[in-house]
This record gives sequence, structure tokens and C-alpha cells, in this order.
Amino acid sequence: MRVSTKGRYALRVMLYLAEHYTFGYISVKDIAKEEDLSPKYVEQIMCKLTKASLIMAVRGAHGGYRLTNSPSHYSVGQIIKATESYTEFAPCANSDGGTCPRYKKCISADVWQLVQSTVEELLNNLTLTDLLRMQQNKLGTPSLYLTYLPHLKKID
Amino acid sequence: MRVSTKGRYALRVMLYLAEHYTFGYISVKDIAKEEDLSPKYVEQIMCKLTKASLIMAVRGAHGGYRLTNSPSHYSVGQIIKATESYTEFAPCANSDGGTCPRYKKCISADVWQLVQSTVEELLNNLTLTDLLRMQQNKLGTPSLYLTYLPHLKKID
DNA sequence: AATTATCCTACTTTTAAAGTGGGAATATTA
DNA sequence: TAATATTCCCACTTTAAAAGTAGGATAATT
Repeated sequence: MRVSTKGRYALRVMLYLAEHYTFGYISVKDIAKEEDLSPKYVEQIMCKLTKASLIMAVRGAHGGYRLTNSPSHYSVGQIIKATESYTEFAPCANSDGGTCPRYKKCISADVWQLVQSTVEELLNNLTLTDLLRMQQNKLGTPSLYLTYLPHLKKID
Repeated sequence: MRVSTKGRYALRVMLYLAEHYTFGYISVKDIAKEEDLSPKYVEQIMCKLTKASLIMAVRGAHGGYRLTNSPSHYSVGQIIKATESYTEFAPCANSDGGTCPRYKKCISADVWQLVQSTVEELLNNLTLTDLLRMQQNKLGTPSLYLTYLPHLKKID
């Protein structure tokens, strides 16, 4: 019962992009360095996020990625759905019961459906903006990024 | 983000034992047959449940397993905790943040903690009795077990 | 004594997670 | 136009965990 690194890293990456939403395009190299992740692995994750249209890319020098929309448009649920291979707690956690032949008489399926819908409800209603707000409460407003990544210029 | 077969089967096994709570000791062979699971694998699961004191065993002919307490004493949470290897959604889903060095500044940890506590709350408050009641609503009271397992005698 | 069960430990197989490698395509800069 | 910096894409490797097996020791019943 664990979210894989793909989903967890994806959330961190999306949070990073949300924090730097006004900085324009950000490269995998920078994200990987700041988040202390393997660049190649981050690339894989970016691929999934791009295919799900959560982010946009520009190639070449000074290219990189950015959110396609402002942070408030993204729920954690969306991000997990786009990156995790198994989104379900059990094969029968779907409302159609999946392929299990015992589905109709098996009450444990109802348990997994309940867990499933509870978690989905929670994550679908939690946006990146919510998380950024939580982070500010946790740390105070951090705006030191330019000191660490001086080549990034804030745009308006 | 999936509960392993160990945890899922364990729930089914415990539900089976709960349904047959008044039938005395029930063997792995019978459980495996009725639930359509590998007997050897069920044995492994029984071992975990026994070590967690959720069930008791008697060896030898007409031996088997039974719940140590009545069904109302068991929550789904307990059963999962006893059988799953990873009970956490992320290494940092614990209130102590686990071993992640980014824990203090990383807001995504808060997300996993929130999911964690939500699911725990849900599963800890869902008892086998609740599930048996749900099952009756789903199917009507099923009491045909003696036809399938005639060697089992109902005791009072 | 034979049978029916749990107990226990170790092993095998299968699957998915996690991460790498390298070259093609594309954009920018000098 | 050449060099450079990036994404893009596909295939591959490694590692770890899930899933399931095997077999003999122990204990209770018949």
C-alpha cells in the first residue's frame, strides 16, 4: 500500500514548477538538481506529465518545461493518475468490479471501493495552490530561488 | 498504490472465519477451497494472523483456525497492519517523517500523511461485523454453508 | 499406528519498480 | 552555419518485492 516513486516524484516536480510558475521554462537538469533526483528518471516523469497535458515543453537552449495552466488548475489526484501505473487499491476497487469473478458476492470489494473513493475524493480536491499555501504556513514565504538559480529570470 | 494480495486475501480469510465463527475450527484446506486460493499461500497468511493474535490454531485432525474474539473485535485496519509489508503510502507518511532529509521543508510529505491518516481512520473504524451486515444487505442472509461443507457442524 | 492438521524455514518464480543509455529531433546562441 | 543545449523516444538493465512452492517437523485425533 504505497505510492511509487514515480507518483511521489511527480508531485514534487509539479510543486517545483508551481513554485516557479512565473519563471518561464525550467529544464530537467535544474529540477533534478534542486529536488535531488536522477535527471534521466525525471525525464521519464516529465514525459508522462506532458502526455497528460499537465505541462508543456520547449526544446533547445533555455527551453524546458512549465505548467500549461496556473497552479490552481491542478489537483494531486490528476498528477497521480497521470504518473502511477496502478491507480487502484485492488483490481476490484473499480465500480465495475474489474475481472474478479467473485465480485458480486464478495464484500471485501466494497471495502476497497470505499477506500478508493475516499482517497480520490481527498486528492481530487487538493490543488497545488492549496499545497503552496500550506508550504508558506510551514516555512514563511521563501523567495530565495534566484540566489540558487541566478540564470532564471522572473517574468511578469 | 495497491494493497498486496496478502492483505486482500487476509481480509477475505478473516471474513470467512467471521461468517463461520460459530462453526469451531476451520482448516486451511477448507478456507482455500472456498475462497479459491492456494492452500500454501493461505498458510503463510494464517501464520501472520496467528502471530498478531488475531486467530488461534489447533493442530491435528479436526483442527484448524478460529478468531480469538468475536467479529466485532476486529477492524480491517488491524488485519491489514498484521499482513501487509508496507502499511505506509510513502516513507515520509509517518508523523516522524521517516528517513527523508527533505522532510522538514517538503510539503508533499504532508499530503501523504493526510492520505495515511484518512485511510487509517476509515479502516480502523470498519469492523468485520460491519462487513457482515453489509453482506447481508447485499445478498440476503446466506446460510447454505452446510450444504457445501457438510462435515462442519454448527455449535452453540 | 495412521491420519490430519498446523508450524516453520527456505526456496523459486514472476512481476513491477526504479533507474540507465544513447541517439534523433529541435531550438537557441555565437 | 556550427556548436550547444535542450526535449523526445525507445529500449535496456538492475533491483526489489510480490506471489507462490516445497518439504519436513510437530502435534492432535481417530
